[in-house]
Amino acid sequence: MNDDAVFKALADASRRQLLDRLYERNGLTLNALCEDLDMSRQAVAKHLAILEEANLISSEKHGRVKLHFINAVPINGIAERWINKFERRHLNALSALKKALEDEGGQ
Amino acid sequence: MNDDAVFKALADASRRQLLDRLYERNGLTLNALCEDLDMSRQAVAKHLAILEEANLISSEKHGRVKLHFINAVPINGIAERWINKFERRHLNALSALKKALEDEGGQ
DNA sequence: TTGACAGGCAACCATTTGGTTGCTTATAAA
DNA sequence: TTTATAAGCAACCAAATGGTTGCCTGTCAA
Repeated sequence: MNDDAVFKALADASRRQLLDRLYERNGLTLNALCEDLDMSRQAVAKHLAILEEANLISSEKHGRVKLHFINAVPINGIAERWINKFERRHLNALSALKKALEDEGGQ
Repeated sequence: MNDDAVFKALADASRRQLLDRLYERNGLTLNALCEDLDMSRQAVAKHLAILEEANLISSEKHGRVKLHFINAVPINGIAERWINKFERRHLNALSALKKALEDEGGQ
């Protein structure tokens, strides 16, 4: 729940791109994430480490491959605690609705 | 509307703190923003320049003082375009409600 | 009109960041 | 049991970042 790490992790376009890739297809390997990324594998690995440190992704090792999964919790946390602040007028109604949707929809 | 500039601007804790100060009291001068910030005036000025570059604040010069105003638009833009992506399940309902509230409440 | 005060400009500095290359380790397949 | 493949480790590098100090400019008030 370290806001600073999350903001710093999101500050880099390459890392946001990695998140995008994982968003559209979750559970990719390091090598898969490298494809057409115009960056060395090691550079990507570093970015992934930063994202994982910020808890924006998690990973599982299966044999010699490592799968990467996006984690929406910190990003939603920031949206909740920080960004929505700037639309306080709507916050109450919005979070009430969200809660209702979550309660109703499960997860 | 440059996402990258906004993310980069938000990546620094001092800058987020400055936005916090402007959020709780808008229209502060540079010197006012410096108070108990344990940083030189010039450092603060640089941060403000970065925030202004990212369109997160605007400023007006009145005589020899310069007033700084927070601008929620880019932050809401990011929340809309990027962050809500990670809660797509709710997006439709949420944005519909937002729109309704805005139409109803005026700006 | 002359201080005092708000802010701007520019040079400089240490550290962090984003990237590289080269080599090693571990697992899967021939 | 080799060999190829996925990933990790470490050293290194240039550029960006966050900060400093010193001095300049412009405006208000005594």
